Amino acid sequence: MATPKYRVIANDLRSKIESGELERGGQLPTEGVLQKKYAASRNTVRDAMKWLINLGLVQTRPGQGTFVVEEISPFSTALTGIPVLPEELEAGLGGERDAYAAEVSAQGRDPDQQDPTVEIQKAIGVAAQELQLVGESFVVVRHQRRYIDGAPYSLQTTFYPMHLVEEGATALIQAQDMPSGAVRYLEEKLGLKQAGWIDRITVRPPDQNEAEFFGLAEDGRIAVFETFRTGYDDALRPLRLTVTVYASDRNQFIQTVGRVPPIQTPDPGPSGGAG
Amino acid sequence: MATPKYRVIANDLRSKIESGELERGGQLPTEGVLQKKYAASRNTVRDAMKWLINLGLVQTRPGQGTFVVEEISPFSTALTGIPVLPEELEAGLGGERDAYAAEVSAQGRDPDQQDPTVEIQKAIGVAAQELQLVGESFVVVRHQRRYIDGAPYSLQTTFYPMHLVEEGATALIQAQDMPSGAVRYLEEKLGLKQAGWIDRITVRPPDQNEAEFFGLAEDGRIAVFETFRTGYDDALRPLRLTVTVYASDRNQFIQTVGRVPPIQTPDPGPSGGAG
DNA sequence: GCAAATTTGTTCGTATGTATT
DNA sequence: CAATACATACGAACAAATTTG
Repeated sequence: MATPKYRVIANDLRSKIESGELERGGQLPTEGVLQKKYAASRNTVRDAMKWLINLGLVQTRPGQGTFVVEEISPFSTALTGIPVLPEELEAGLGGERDAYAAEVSAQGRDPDQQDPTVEIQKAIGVAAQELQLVGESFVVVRHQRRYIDGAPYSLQTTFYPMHLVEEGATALIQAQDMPSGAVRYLEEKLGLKQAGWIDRITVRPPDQNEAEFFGLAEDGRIAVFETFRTGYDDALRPLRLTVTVYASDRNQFIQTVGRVPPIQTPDPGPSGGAG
Repeated sequence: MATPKYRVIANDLRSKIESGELERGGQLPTEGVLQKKYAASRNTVRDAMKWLINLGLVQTRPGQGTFVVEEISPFSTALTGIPVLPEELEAGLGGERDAYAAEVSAQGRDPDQQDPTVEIQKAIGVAAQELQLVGESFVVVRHQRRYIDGAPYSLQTTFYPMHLVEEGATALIQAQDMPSGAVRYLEEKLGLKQAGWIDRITVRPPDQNEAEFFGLAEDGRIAVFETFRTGYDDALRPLRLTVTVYASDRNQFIQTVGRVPPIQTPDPGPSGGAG
């Protein structure tokens, strides 16, 4: 058998979905109907369904049926202020707190975040690496859950070297929102200005916490964005590491360089094909 | 039954993988062994395996067995030159051709790309939208496949408004590499300087072409990054749209703002948890 | 509100095909 | 060639979720 039967069925349905013969949000024939149509057993039809589910083309609802997935209008997150000007850099831009609320509001949505949880941990993994901590070092870890219009938006974790607290930035270990942003606080308190930062964007499957928070299918089908932002002071010493996780099916990142027209919330649509 | 048996099996194996009891690259017990161990039928054991495959934790090799997946060291692609300085913007930076070769070489790897294929198409979808073309407009479409160390790296498609060709930029419709970059060519030929651009980064399942090119599993388990870069001239008119697709399991994006230390190829490692 | 019908989810058994050792 | 291990395919039964009557 050249191509397995379940793949033949899946490919046939796939082309009907992509051609529009089966509408977005529309229902597929039930398993029973497909069995007769393709002269296949129920298990084989179900294997075809699983394939389409993995491709992100359909979803099943027990007791109801199988449906073509609807398009999600993604939320746009700016990697940098729009646009990045030297004056802004001078001002020590790069705090996520203000940027978040401003950006969400600008897109006509309602930002919300809970009070952070704060822990002190031994520095390990990326935190130790990015903050250049060696030996027995400790970090202040601030977690925060963010919502937009009441729906989960991001999980953010920021790591600060513990020595910042010892040097006087004691608010870092208090489980309270920092309305003006931690970056600004560090500048006011310790005179540490964030001179720049490095962003790293990756994609990976969600862990169980993340799947639950974002309401993603537990099977890890939908990946999450993970961004790492390491901020540096004037002496190019790392100030903080912020790790933010977003669901990849409803978010996109925007960034501008130089002079550009005003940004309008974009509609993804068909790409026209890079293949 | 609270949790299905296949999920119980999968969760048990998952914890053994995440705890390190089962090593990276190591082999899992065969289906037959797992049947006896969990007192389950072969199909149920296989359902557990499918779950772990979807989570990206294991892979199966017919005739050999099931193995814990190995970590992939990601390649880093810079969204912007490092760092972005006003002088660079003045120079009309933003051509992908030079940036690609320079960046790959900088990471000690060998860049390679084939001659582009060139088509002329009616402007539809994102191309029409981003290039602000209305009615019956046409675009020059240049496809390019890029490789690093011989391995597939990216699929790039750039759309130029057809009127640029009519105004004299005839090299755009020739299926040849443009060593100095199309952006520079447009400046030399038509005096059109790219004053800035907007990047948009999204993630989605691969289509069949992409899965084949990147050697991804056909089941769409591994997503692809899709970046949209729209370049604008001095008058803020769109010059071009470049759509680039990368495999998400072996690539990450880096971007710097302000003053930062020299970038070293980062090792992702465990995040320390944003959950 | 309840019962029946419909639809997908889980589990077992079995047989045969294909890839690798 | 034989043994091993995963892949495909069929049939059957019961469970769980949802809609319908």
